[in-house]
Amino acid sequence: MEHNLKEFFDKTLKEVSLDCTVFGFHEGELKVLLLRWKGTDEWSLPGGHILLDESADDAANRILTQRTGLNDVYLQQFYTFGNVNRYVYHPEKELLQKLEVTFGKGFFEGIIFRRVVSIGYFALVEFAQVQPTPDWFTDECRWWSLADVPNLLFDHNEMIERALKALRQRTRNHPIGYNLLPEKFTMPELQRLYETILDRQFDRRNFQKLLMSYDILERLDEKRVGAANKSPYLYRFVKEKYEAAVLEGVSFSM
Amino acid sequence: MEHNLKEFFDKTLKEVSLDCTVFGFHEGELKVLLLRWKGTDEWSLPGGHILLDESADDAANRILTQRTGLNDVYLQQFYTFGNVNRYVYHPEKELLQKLEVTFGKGFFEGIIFRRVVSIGYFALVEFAQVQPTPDWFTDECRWWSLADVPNLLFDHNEMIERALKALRQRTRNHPIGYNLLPEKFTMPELQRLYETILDRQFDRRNFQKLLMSYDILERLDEKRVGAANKSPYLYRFVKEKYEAAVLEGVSFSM
DNA sequence: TTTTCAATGCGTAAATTTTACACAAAGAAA
DNA sequence: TTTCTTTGTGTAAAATTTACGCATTGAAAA
Repeated sequence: MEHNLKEFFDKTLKEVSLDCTVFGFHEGELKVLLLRWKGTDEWSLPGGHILLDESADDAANRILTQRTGLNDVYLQQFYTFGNVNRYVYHPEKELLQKLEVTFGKGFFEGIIFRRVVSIGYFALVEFAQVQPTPDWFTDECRWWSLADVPNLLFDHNEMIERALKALRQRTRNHPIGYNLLPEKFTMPELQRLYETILDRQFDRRNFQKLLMSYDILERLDEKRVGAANKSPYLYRFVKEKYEAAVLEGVSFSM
Repeated sequence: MEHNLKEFFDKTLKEVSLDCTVFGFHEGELKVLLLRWKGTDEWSLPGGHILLDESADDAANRILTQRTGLNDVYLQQFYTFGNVNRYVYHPEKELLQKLEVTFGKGFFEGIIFRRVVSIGYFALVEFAQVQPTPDWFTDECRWWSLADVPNLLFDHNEMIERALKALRQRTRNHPIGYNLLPEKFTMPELQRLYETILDRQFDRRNFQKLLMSYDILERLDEKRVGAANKSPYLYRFVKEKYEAAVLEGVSFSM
Protein backbone atom coordinates (compact mmCIF):
# COMPACT_ATOMS: atom_id res chain seq x y z
CA MET A 1 0.00 0.00 0.00
CA GLU A 2 2.71 2.35 0.92
CA HIS A 3 3.95 2.61 -2.66
CA ASN A 4 0.95 2.74 -4.90
CA LEU A 5 -2.16 4.14 -3.39
CA LYS A 6 -4.43 3.56 -6.34
CA GLU A 7 -3.26 0.02 -6.76
CA PHE A 8 -3.94 -0.66 -3.11
CA PHE A 9 -7.30 0.99 -3.36
CA ASP A 10 -8.33 -1.35 -6.15
CA LYS A 11 -7.73 -4.28 -3.85
CA THR A 12 -10.16 -3.05 -1.23
CA LEU A 13 -13.76 -3.88 -0.63
CA LYS A 14 -16.29 -1.75 -2.47
CA GLU A 15 -19.67 -2.87 -1.26
CA VAL A 16 -21.90 -2.29 1.69
CA SER A 17 -25.39 -3.50 2.23
CA LEU A 18 -27.74 -3.70 5.10
CA ASP A 19 -30.05 -6.39 6.45
CA CYS A 20 -32.91 -6.16 8.91
CA THR A 21 -34.20 -8.70 11.37
CA VAL A 22 -37.80 -7.62 11.90
CA PHE A 23 -39.23 -8.97 15.14
CA GLY A 24 -42.93 -9.26 15.81
CA PHE A 25 -44.79 -10.87 18.70
CA HIS A 26 -47.87 -12.98 18.06
CA GLU A 27 -49.64 -15.75 19.96
CA GLY A 28 -46.92 -15.87 22.55
CA GLU A 29 -44.12 -16.31 20.03
CA LEU A 30 -41.45 -14.14 18.51
CA LYS A 31 -41.69 -13.96 14.74
CA VAL A 32 -39.32 -12.70 12.06
CA LEU A 33 -40.11 -11.46 8.59
CA LEU A 34 -38.49 -13.43 5.76
CA LEU A 35 -38.46 -13.19 1.96
CA ARG A 36 -38.49 -16.03 -0.56
CA TRP A 37 -36.34 -15.43 -3.64
CA LYS A 38 -38.05 -15.58 -7.02
CA GLY A 39 -38.29 -19.04 -8.51
CA THR A 40 -36.56 -20.69 -5.54
CA ASP A 41 -37.27 -22.07 -2.09
CA GLU A 42 -34.53 -20.00 -0.54
CA TRP A 43 -35.33 -17.46 2.16
CA SER A 44 -33.44 -14.47 3.43
CA LEU A 45 -33.82 -11.41 5.61
CA PRO A 46 -35.06 -8.18 4.07
CA GLY A 47 -32.17 -5.98 3.08
CA GLY A 48 -30.81 -3.60 0.52
CA HIS A 49 -28.26 -1.00 -0.36
CA ILE A 50 -27.57 2.50 0.88
CA LEU A 51 -28.24 5.32 -1.55
CA LEU A 52 -25.59 7.95 -2.11
CA ASP A 53 -27.54 10.69 -0.36
CA GLU A 54 -28.78 8.54 2.47
CA SER A 55 -27.45 7.58 5.88
CA ALA A 56 -27.35 3.94 6.88
CA ASP A 57 -30.21 4.55 9.32
CA ASP A 58 -32.26 6.23 6.60
CA ALA A 59 -31.68 3.28 4.33
CA ALA A 60 -32.79 0.85 7.02
CA ASN A 61 -35.93 2.91 7.55
CA ARG A 62 -36.66 3.06 3.84
CA ILE A 63 -36.24 -0.67 3.42
CA LEU A 64 -38.35 -1.35 6.48
CA THR A 65 -41.15 0.83 5.19
CA GLN A 66 -41.05 -0.92 1.85
CA ARG A 67 -41.29 -4.37 3.44
CA THR A 68 -43.84 -3.65 6.17
CA GLY A 69 -45.84 -0.59 5.16
CA LEU A 70 -44.95 0.93 8.52
CA ASN A 71 -43.27 4.24 9.03
CA ASP A 72 -41.97 4.75 12.55
CA VAL A 73 -40.66 1.45 13.72
CA TYR A 74 -38.00 0.91 16.33
CA LEU A 75 -34.74 0.24 14.52
CA GLN A 76 -31.35 -0.46 16.02
CA GLN A 77 -28.06 -1.25 14.42
CA PHE A 78 -26.46 -4.17 16.24
CA TYR A 79 -23.49 -5.53 14.29
CA THR A 80 -21.72 -5.27 10.97
CA PHE A 81 -21.01 -8.53 9.23
CA GLY A 82 -17.71 -8.56 7.43
CA ASN A 83 -16.64 -12.17 7.08
CA VAL A 84 -14.90 -13.11 3.87
CA ASN A 85 -17.07 -16.13 3.37
CA ARG A 86 -20.38 -14.67 4.41
CA TYR A 87 -21.76 -15.34 0.95
CA VAL A 88 -20.64 -18.94 0.72
CA TYR A 89 -22.29 -20.44 3.77
CA HIS A 90 -25.01 -21.95 1.64
CA PRO A 91 -25.49 -23.16 -1.93
CA GLU A 92 -25.51 -19.80 -3.68
CA LYS A 93 -24.23 -21.16 -6.94
CA GLU A 94 -27.40 -23.17 -7.47
CA LEU A 95 -29.36 -20.16 -6.29
CA LEU A 96 -27.71 -18.02 -8.92
CA GLN A 97 -28.55 -20.57 -11.61
CA LYS A 98 -32.18 -20.69 -10.54
CA LEU A 99 -32.36 -16.93 -10.43
CA GLU A 100 -30.90 -16.68 -13.91
CA VAL A 101 -33.79 -18.80 -15.15
CA THR A 102 -36.10 -16.08 -13.86
CA PHE A 103 -34.03 -13.00 -14.56
CA GLY A 104 -31.97 -14.02 -17.56
CA LYS A 105 -28.39 -15.22 -17.91
CA GLY A 106 -25.76 -12.82 -16.65
CA PHE A 107 -28.32 -10.48 -15.17
CA PHE A 108 -26.53 -10.28 -11.83
CA GLU A 109 -23.06 -10.05 -13.30
CA GLY A 110 -20.96 -7.90 -11.01
CA ILE A 111 -23.96 -6.71 -9.07
CA ILE A 112 -25.01 -9.18 -6.47
CA PHE A 113 -23.29 -12.24 -5.07
CA ARG A 114 -20.04 -10.44 -4.71
CA ARG A 115 -18.68 -10.20 -1.27
CA VAL A 116 -20.11 -7.28 0.66
CA VAL A 117 -20.05 -6.02 4.19
CA SER A 118 -23.52 -5.83 5.63
CA ILE A 119 -24.78 -3.68 8.46
CA GLY A 120 -27.21 -5.61 10.66
CA TYR A 121 -30.27 -3.88 12.06
CA PHE A 122 -33.11 -5.24 14.08
CA ALA A 123 -36.59 -3.77 14.09
CA LEU A 124 -39.45 -4.14 16.55
CA VAL A 125 -42.90 -3.86 15.05
CA GLU A 126 -46.49 -4.40 16.01
CA PHE A 127 -47.29 -7.70 14.37
CA ALA A 128 -50.85 -6.90 13.34
CA GLN A 129 -49.89 -3.62 11.68
CA VAL A 130 -47.46 -5.15 9.23
CA GLN A 131 -48.29 -5.65 5.54
CA PRO A 132 -45.53 -8.05 4.48
CA THR A 133 -44.43 -7.01 1.00
CA PRO A 134 -41.85 -8.81 -1.14
CA ASP A 135 -39.23 -6.85 -3.03
CA TRP A 136 -38.01 -7.06 -6.57
CA PHE A 137 -35.90 -10.16 -6.01
CA THR A 138 -38.51 -12.09 -4.10
CA ASP A 139 -42.05 -13.21 -4.54
CA GLU A 140 -43.10 -13.95 -1.01
CA CYS A 141 -42.74 -12.12 2.27
CA ARG A 142 -44.13 -13.62 5.45
CA TRP A 143 -43.69 -14.13 9.16
CA TRP A 144 -41.88 -17.14 10.52
CA SER A 145 -41.82 -18.28 14.10
CA LEU A 146 -38.31 -17.91 15.37
CA ALA A 147 -38.22 -21.60 16.21
CA ASP A 148 -39.17 -22.60 12.66
CA VAL A 149 -36.80 -20.39 10.71
CA PRO A 150 -35.27 -22.55 7.93
CA ASN A 151 -31.70 -22.50 6.65
CA LEU A 152 -31.40 -19.03 5.19
CA LEU A 153 -29.22 -17.66 2.44
CA PHE A 154 -25.83 -16.13 3.19
CA ASP A 155 -25.08 -15.63 6.88
CA HIS A 156 -28.63 -14.65 7.71
CA ASN A 157 -29.16 -17.35 10.34
CA GLU A 158 -26.20 -15.97 12.22
CA MET A 159 -27.65 -12.49 11.80
CA ILE A 160 -30.90 -13.51 13.44
CA GLU A 161 -29.01 -15.12 16.28
CA ARG A 162 -27.03 -11.98 16.89
CA ALA A 163 -30.11 -9.81 16.51
CA LEU A 164 -31.83 -11.85 19.18
CA LYS A 165 -28.86 -11.45 21.48
CA ALA A 166 -28.93 -7.71 20.92
CA LEU A 167 -32.68 -7.65 21.58
CA ARG A 168 -32.14 -9.52 24.84
CA GLN A 169 -29.39 -7.13 25.82
CA ARG A 170 -31.67 -4.21 25.13
CA THR A 171 -34.52 -5.80 27.07
CA ARG A 172 -32.30 -6.03 30.12
CA ASN A 173 -31.43 -2.32 30.02
CA HIS A 174 -34.40 -0.58 28.49
CA PRO A 175 -38.16 -0.80 28.60
CA ILE A 176 -39.56 -2.79 25.73
CA GLY A 177 -43.08 -3.47 24.58
CA TYR A 178 -44.26 -0.16 23.25
CA ASN A 179 -42.90 -1.28 19.91
CA LEU A 180 -44.11 -4.87 19.97
CA LEU A 181 -47.52 -4.84 21.65
CA PRO A 182 -50.81 -3.29 20.58
CA GLU A 183 -51.83 -0.12 22.35
CA LYS A 184 -53.73 -1.92 25.09
CA PHE A 185 -52.57 -5.14 26.65
CA THR A 186 -52.80 -7.08 29.87
CA MET A 187 -50.05 -7.56 32.41
CA PRO A 188 -49.83 -11.29 31.67
CA GLU A 189 -49.42 -10.47 27.96
CA LEU A 190 -46.57 -8.09 28.73
CA GLN A 191 -45.04 -10.71 30.98
CA ARG A 192 -45.31 -13.30 28.22
CA LEU A 193 -43.43 -10.92 25.90
CA TYR A 194 -40.59 -10.60 28.38
CA GLU A 195 -40.57 -14.32 29.00
CA THR A 196 -40.44 -15.05 25.29
CA ILE A 197 -37.63 -12.64 24.57
CA LEU A 198 -35.52 -13.67 27.54
CA ASP A 199 -36.57 -17.33 27.40
CA ARG A 200 -37.28 -17.52 31.12
CA GLN A 201 -40.28 -17.57 33.44
CA PHE A 202 -40.99 -14.91 36.01
CA ASP A 203 -43.12 -14.75 39.09
CA ARG A 204 -46.32 -12.89 38.30
CA ARG A 205 -46.32 -10.74 41.40
CA ASN A 206 -42.65 -9.80 41.16
CA PHE A 207 -42.96 -9.04 37.47
CA GLN A 208 -45.88 -6.71 38.00
CA LYS A 209 -44.14 -5.03 40.93
CA LEU A 210 -41.00 -4.39 38.89
CA LEU A 211 -42.74 -3.17 35.76
CA MET A 212 -44.99 -0.85 37.75
CA SER A 213 -41.93 0.53 39.53
CA TYR A 214 -40.69 1.91 36.20
CA ASP A 215 -43.67 4.25 36.26
CA ILE A 216 -44.33 3.94 32.54
CA LEU A 217 -47.60 2.01 32.64
CA GLU A 218 -51.14 3.14 33.22
CA ARG A 219 -53.83 0.71 34.29
CA LEU A 220 -57.10 1.35 32.48
CA ASP A 221 -60.60 0.85 33.81
CA GLU A 222 -61.19 -1.70 31.07
CA LYS A 223 -60.69 -5.41 31.28
CA ARG A 224 -60.11 -7.99 28.62
CA VAL A 225 -63.18 -10.21 28.55
CA GLY A 226 -63.87 -13.47 26.76
CA ALA A 227 -61.43 -15.95 28.28
CA ALA A 228 -62.53 -18.65 30.70
CA ASN A 229 -61.06 -16.93 33.70
CA LYS A 230 -61.04 -13.76 35.73
CA SER A 231 -60.83 -10.80 33.36
CA PRO A 232 -57.46 -9.11 33.55
CA TYR A 233 -57.06 -5.33 33.53
CA LEU A 234 -55.82 -3.61 30.41
CA TYR A 235 -52.72 -1.44 30.58
CA ARG A 236 -51.18 1.09 28.27
CA PHE A 237 -47.78 2.75 28.14
CA VAL A 238 -47.70 6.42 29.04
CA LYS A 239 -45.78 7.61 26.01
CA GLU A 240 -43.81 10.47 27.57
CA LYS A 241 -42.79 8.43 30.59
CA TYR A 242 -41.93 5.46 28.42
CA GLU A 243 -39.71 7.58 26.21
CA ALA A 244 -38.01 9.11 29.22
CA ALA A 245 -37.32 5.60 30.52
CA VAL A 246 -35.93 4.58 27.14
CA LEU A 247 -33.49 7.48 27.25
CA GLU A 248 -32.49 6.97 30.85
CA GLY A 249 -32.52 3.20 30.69
CA VAL A 250 -33.99 0.86 33.28
CA SER A 251 -32.57 -2.32 34.61
CA PHE A 252 -34.76 -5.37 34.23
CA SER A 253 -33.29 -7.15 37.17
CA MET A 254 -35.18 -10.45 37.36
CA MET B 1 -35.00 0.44 -8.30
CA GLU B 2 -37.70 -1.90 -9.41
CA HIS B 3 -37.16 -1.10 -13.10
CA ASN B 4 -33.48 -0.83 -13.68
CA LEU B 5 -31.28 -2.78 -11.37
CA LYS B 6 -27.98 -1.58 -12.72
CA GLU B 7 -29.07 2.01 -12.70
CA PHE B 8 -30.15 1.67 -9.08
CA PHE B 9 -26.93 -0.05 -8.21
CA ASP B 10 -24.93 2.86 -9.54
CA LYS B 11 -26.69 5.10 -7.06
CA THR B 12 -25.60 3.09 -4.06
CA LEU B 13 -22.69 3.53 -1.73
CA LYS B 14 -19.52 1.77 -2.73
CA GLU B 15 -17.08 2.33 0.07
CA VAL B 16 -16.36 0.88 3.46
CA SER B 17 -13.57 1.72 5.78
CA LEU B 18 -12.77 1.01 9.36
CA ASP B 19 -11.47 3.10 12.23
CA CYS B 20 -9.99 2.07 15.55
CA THR B 21 -10.08 3.79 18.88
CA VAL B 22 -7.03 2.40 20.66
CA PHE B 23 -7.27 2.75 24.43
CA GLY B 24 -4.26 2.63 26.72
CA PHE B 25 -4.00 3.31 30.45
CA HIS B 26 -1.08 5.29 31.81
CA GLU B 27 -0.51 7.35 34.94
CA GLY B 28 -4.10 6.98 35.98
CA GLU B 29 -5.48 8.24 32.70
CA LEU B 30 -7.10 6.72 29.64
CA LYS B 31 -5.19 7.50 26.47
CA VAL B 32 -6.05 7.15 22.80
CA LEU B 33 -3.73 6.80 19.86
CA LEU B 34 -4.03 9.54 17.22
CA LEU B 35 -2.36 10.29 13.89
CA ARG B 36 -1.39 13.68 12.48
CA TRP B 37 -1.89 14.05 8.74
CA LYS B 38 1.12 14.96 6.65
CA GLY B 39 1.80 18.65 6.38
CA THR B 40 -1.17 19.58 8.57
CA ASP B 41 -2.18 19.97 12.20
CA GLU B 42 -5.16 17.74 11.77
CA TRP B 43 -5.51 14.55 13.78
CA SER B 44 -7.58 11.46 13.24
CA LEU B 45 -8.03 7.92 14.48
CA PRO B 46 -6.04 5.13 12.89
CA GLY B 47 -8.05 3.44 10.18
CA GLY B 48 -7.98 1.88 6.77
CA HIS B 49 -9.71 -0.23 4.20
CA ILE B 50 -10.66 -3.88 4.05
CA LEU B 51 -8.80 -6.00 1.52
CA LEU B 52 -10.75 -8.22 -0.81
CA ASP B 53 -9.60 -11.43 0.85
CA GLU B 54 -9.91 -10.18 4.39
CA SER B 55 -12.67 -10.05 6.97
CA ALA B 56 -13.42 -6.79 8.72
CA ASP B 57 -11.91 -8.19 11.92
CA ASP B 58 -8.78 -9.24 10.07
CA ALA B 59 -8.46 -5.77 8.62
CA ALA B 60 -8.80 -4.20 12.04
CA ASN B 61 -6.11 -6.51 13.38
CA ARG B 62 -3.80 -5.75 10.48
CA ILE B 63 -4.21 -2.01 10.90
CA LEU B 64 -3.74 -2.28 14.64
CA THR B 65 -0.55 -4.23 14.21
CA GLN B 66 0.75 -1.67 11.75
CA ARG B 67 0.06 1.23 14.13
CA THR B 68 1.17 -0.34 17.41
CA GLY B 69 3.58 -3.16 16.64
CA LEU B 70 1.37 -5.43 18.73
CA ASN B 71 -0.16 -8.66 17.58
CA ASP B 72 -2.84 -9.97 19.88
CA VAL B 73 -4.73 -7.01 21.17
CA TYR B 74 -8.29 -6.99 22.36
CA LEU B 75 -10.44 -5.67 19.52
CA GLN B 76 -14.17 -5.17 19.48
CA GLN B 77 -16.45 -3.79 16.85
CA PHE B 78 -18.89 -1.34 18.45
CA TYR B 79 -20.74 0.67 15.82
CA THR B 80 -20.85 1.38 12.11
CA PHE B 81 -20.91 5.01 11.16
CA GLY B 82 -23.06 5.70 8.15
CA ASN B 83 -24.10 9.34 8.30
CA VAL B 84 -24.27 11.18 5.02
CA ASN B 85 -22.29 14.08 6.37
CA ARG B 86 -19.72 12.19 8.35
CA TYR B 87 -16.99 13.64 6.18
CA VAL B 88 -18.12 17.22 6.44
CA TYR B 89 -18.11 17.75 10.17
CA HIS B 90 -14.81 19.58 9.95
CA PRO B 91 -12.91 21.65 7.42
CA GLU B 92 -11.90 18.86 5.04
CA LYS B 93 -11.67 21.10 2.05
CA GLU B 94 -8.75 23.01 3.53
CA LEU B 95 -7.30 19.69 4.62
CA LEU B 96 -7.46 18.42 1.08
CA GLN B 97 -5.70 21.55 -0.18
CA LYS B 98 -2.91 21.18 2.36
CA LEU B 99 -2.57 17.52 1.55
CA GLU B 100 -2.30 18.26 -2.14
CA VAL B 101 0.68 20.45 -1.37
CA THR B 102 2.36 17.36 0.05
CA PHE B 103 1.01 14.70 -2.28
CA GLY B 104 0.44 16.60 -5.49
CA LYS B 105 -2.69 18.05 -7.08
CA GLY B 106 -5.44 15.57 -7.79
CA PHE B 107 -3.66 12.78 -6.00
CA PHE B 108 -6.70 11.80 -3.96
CA GLU B 109 -9.16 12.16 -6.84
CA GLY B 110 -11.91 9.63 -6.36
CA ILE B 111 -10.01 7.79 -3.69
CA ILE B 112 -10.38 9.40 -0.34
CA PHE B 113 -12.72 12.09 0.89
CA ARG B 114 -15.68 10.50 -0.71
CA ARG B 115 -18.41 9.49 1.57
CA VAL B 116 -17.82 6.08 3.06
CA VAL B 117 -19.37 3.95 5.74
CA SER B 118 -16.89 3.19 8.48
CA ILE B 119 -16.90 0.31 10.90
CA GLY B 120 -15.82 1.43 14.36
CA TYR B 121 -13.61 -0.80 16.48
CA PHE B 122 -12.06 -0.19 19.83
CA ALA B 123 -8.86 -1.81 21.01
CA LEU B 124 -7.41 -2.27 24.48
CA VAL B 125 -3.64 -2.37 24.66
CA GLU B 126 -0.89 -2.35 27.22
CA PHE B 127 0.35 1.21 27.03
CA ALA B 128 4.03 0.49 27.52
CA GLN B 129 4.11 -2.18 24.82
CA VAL B 130 2.95 0.09 22.01
CA GLN B 131 5.29 1.46 19.37
CA PRO B 132 3.16 4.25 17.87
CA THR B 133 3.78 4.21 14.12
CA PRO B 134 2.31 6.67 11.60
CA ASP B 135 0.94 5.44 8.29
CA TRP B 136 1.40 6.62 4.80
CA PHE B 137 -0.92 9.63 5.13
CA THR B 138 0.45 10.80 8.43
CA ASP B 139 3.74 11.78 9.92
CA GLU B 140 3.07 11.50 13.60
CA CYS B 141 1.40 8.91 15.78
CA ARG B 142 1.15 9.42 19.51
CA TRP B 143 -0.93 8.98 22.64
CA TRP B 144 -3.34 11.66 23.77
CA SER B 145 -5.05 11.82 27.11
CA LEU B 146 -8.74 11.37 26.54
CA ALA B 147 -9.41 14.72 28.19
CA ASP B 148 -7.04 16.54 25.83
CA VAL B 149 -8.17 15.06 22.52
CA PRO B 150 -8.45 17.95 20.03
CA ASN B 151 -11.06 18.47 17.34
CA LEU B 152 -10.47 15.53 15.05
CA LEU B 153 -11.10 15.06 11.36
CA PHE B 154 -14.36 13.60 10.10
CA ASP B 155 -16.65 12.21 12.80
CA HIS B 156 -13.79 10.82 14.83
CA ASN B 157 -14.64 12.71 18.02
CA GLU B 158 -18.04 11.08 17.95
CA MET B 159 -16.35 7.75 17.33
CA ILE B 160 -14.24 8.10 20.45
CA GLU B 161 -17.29 9.03 22.47
CA ARG B 162 -19.14 5.97 21.29
CA ALA B 163 -16.09 3.80 21.77
CA LEU B 164 -15.86 4.95 25.36
CA LYS B 165 -19.51 4.17 25.90
CA ALA B 166 -18.96 0.70 24.48
CA LEU B 167 -15.92 0.23 26.70
CA ARG B 168 -17.98 1.22 29.74
CA GLN B 169 -20.71 -1.15 28.74
CA ARG B 170 -18.18 -3.92 28.41
CA THR B 171 -16.60 -3.07 31.75
CA ARG B 172 -19.97 -3.50 33.43
CA ASN B 173 -20.47 -6.99 32.01
CA HIS B 174 -17.02 -8.45 31.57
CA PRO B 175 -13.73 -8.53 33.38
CA ILE B 176 -11.33 -5.94 32.08
CA GLY B 177 -7.73 -5.22 32.82
CA TYR B 178 -5.87 -8.14 31.35
CA ASN B 179 -5.65 -6.12 28.16
CA LEU B 180 -4.81 -2.76 29.68
CA LEU B 181 -2.51 -3.45 32.63
CA PRO B 182 1.00 -4.91 32.76
CA GLU B 183 1.30 -8.49 33.92
CA LYS B 184 1.67 -7.58 37.58
CA PHE B 185 -0.24 -4.78 39.23
CA THR B 186 -1.58 -3.76 42.61
CA MET B 187 -5.19 -3.74 43.69
CA PRO B 188 -5.27 0.07 43.88
CA GLU B 189 -3.94 0.23 40.32
CA LEU B 190 -6.69 -2.07 39.11
CA GLN B 191 -9.20 0.00 41.04
CA ARG B 192 -7.93 3.18 39.44
CA LEU B 193 -8.41 1.60 36.03
CA TYR B 194 -12.04 0.83 36.82
CA GLU B 195 -12.53 4.28 38.30
CA THR B 196 -11.05 5.93 35.24
CA ILE B 197 -13.10 3.96 32.76
CA LEU B 198 -16.36 4.35 34.64
CA ASP B 199 -15.58 7.85 35.92
CA ARG B 200 -16.61 7.03 39.48
CA GLN B 201 -14.94 6.30 42.80
CA PHE B 202 -15.30 3.04 44.65
CA ASP B 203 -14.76 1.98 48.20
CA ARG B 204 -11.42 0.16 48.46
CA ARG B 205 -12.71 -2.71 50.55
CA ASN B 206 -15.84 -3.28 48.49
CA PHE B 207 -13.86 -3.12 45.26
CA GLN B 208 -11.38 -5.72 46.42
CA LYS B 209 -14.15 -7.95 47.72
CA LEU B 210 -16.01 -7.84 44.40
CA LEU B 211 -12.97 -8.35 42.20
CA MET B 212 -11.73 -11.25 44.30
CA SER B 213 -15.19 -12.81 44.12
CA TYR B 214 -14.74 -13.22 40.35
CA ASP B 215 -11.95 -15.70 41.13
CA ILE B 216 -9.74 -14.49 38.30
CA LEU B 217 -6.95 -12.88 40.33
CA GLU B 218 -3.99 -14.35 42.10
CA ARG B 219 -2.19 -12.46 44.84
CA LEU B 220 1.57 -12.84 44.57
CA ASP B 221 4.06 -12.93 47.41
CA GLU B 222 5.67 -9.81 45.97
CA LYS B 223 4.95 -6.25 46.88
CA ARG B 224 5.47 -3.06 44.98
CA VAL B 225 8.16 -1.10 46.84
CA GLY B 226 9.42 2.44 46.41
CA ALA B 227 6.45 4.62 47.29
CA ALA B 228 6.24 6.54 50.54
CA ASN B 229 3.64 4.26 52.01
CA LYS B 230 2.86 0.71 52.94
CA SER B 231 3.88 -1.58 50.07
CA PRO B 232 0.88 -3.02 48.31
CA TYR B 233 0.72 -6.63 47.17
CA LEU B 234 1.09 -7.42 43.51
CA TYR B 235 -1.64 -9.36 41.73
CA ARG B 236 -1.84 -11.14 38.41
CA PHE B 237 -4.75 -12.45 36.36
CA VAL B 238 -5.02 -16.22 36.16
CA LYS B 239 -5.30 -16.46 32.41
CA GLU B 240 -7.59 -19.49 32.14
CA LYS B 241 -9.96 -18.22 34.79
CA TYR B 242 -9.93 -14.75 33.30
CA GLU B 243 -10.81 -16.10 29.89
CA ALA B 244 -13.57 -18.23 31.32
CA ALA B 245 -14.97 -15.13 33.02
CA VAL B 246 -14.76 -13.19 29.77
CA LEU B 247 -16.82 -15.86 28.04
CA GLU B 248 -19.34 -16.22 30.81
CA GLY B 249 -19.48 -12.53 31.66
CA VAL B 250 -19.44 -11.05 35.14
CA SER B 251 -21.48 -8.22 36.48
CA PHE B 252 -19.53 -5.31 37.89
CA SER B 253 -22.26 -4.24 40.24
CA MET B 254 -20.84 -1.25 42.07
C1' DT C 1 -78.55 -23.63 37.18
C1' DT C 2 -74.60 -25.31 39.41
C1' DT C 3 -70.04 -26.89 39.40
C1' DT C 4 -65.49 -26.87 37.68
C1' DC C 5 -61.32 -25.03 36.18
C1' DA C 6 -57.86 -21.98 34.76
C1' DA C 7 -56.11 -17.49 35.31
C1' DT C 8 -56.08 -13.11 37.83
C1' DG C 9 -55.35 -9.68 41.81
C1' DC C 10 -52.88 -8.77 45.68
C1' DG C 11 -48.86 -8.26 50.14
C1' DT C 12 -45.38 -9.93 53.31
C1' DA C 13 -41.35 -12.35 55.03
C1' DA C 14 -36.79 -14.43 54.06
C1' DA C 15 -32.61 -14.38 51.58
C1' DT C 16 -29.25 -12.14 49.17
C1' DT C 17 -26.71 -8.32 47.60
C1' DT C 18 -24.93 -3.88 48.08
C1' DT C 19 -23.33 -0.12 50.67
C1' DA C 20 -21.22 2.23 54.48
C1' DC C 21 -17.70 2.69 57.51
C1' DA C 22 -12.57 2.97 60.97
C1' DC C 23 -8.27 1.76 62.72
C1' DA C 24 -3.72 -0.28 62.81
C1' DA C 25 0.51 -0.97 60.08
C1' DA C 26 4.01 -0.08 56.53
C1' DG C 27 7.52 2.68 54.36
C1' DA C 28 9.62 6.61 52.35
C1' DA C 29 10.42 11.47 53.21
C1' DA C 30 11.09 15.20 56.25
C1' DT D 1 12.64 9.96 65.13
C1' DT D 2 8.61 11.91 63.47
C1' DT D 3 5.41 12.78 59.85
C1' DC D 4 2.59 11.74 56.15
C1' DT D 5 0.41 9.05 52.76
C1' DT D 6 -1.40 4.76 51.50
C1' DT D 7 -2.38 0.07 52.40
C1' DG D 8 -4.74 -4.20 54.60
C1' DT D 9 -8.65 -5.90 56.75
C1' DG D 10 -14.26 -7.24 58.59
C1' DT D 11 -18.88 -6.26 60.14
C1' DA D 12 -23.38 -4.16 60.45
C1' DA D 13 -27.15 -1.60 58.14
C1' DA D 14 -29.74 -0.80 54.09
C1' DA D 15 -31.58 -2.02 49.84
C1' DT D 16 -32.87 -5.23 46.56
C1' DT D 17 -34.44 -9.54 45.01
C1' DT D 18 -36.75 -13.76 45.61
C1' DA D 19 -40.18 -16.85 47.36
C1' DC D 20 -44.67 -17.83 48.27
C1' DG D 21 -50.75 -18.67 49.08
C1' DC D 22 -55.42 -17.56 48.96
C1' DA D 23 -59.61 -15.45 47.55
C1' DT D 24 -61.94 -13.94 43.27
C1' DT D 25 -63.57 -13.93 38.56
C1' DG D 26 -65.77 -15.67 34.49
C1' DA D 27 -66.36 -18.82 30.84
C1' DA D 28 -67.04 -23.67 29.99
C1' DA D 29 -68.63 -28.05 31.36
C1' DA D 30 -71.79 -30.80 33.74
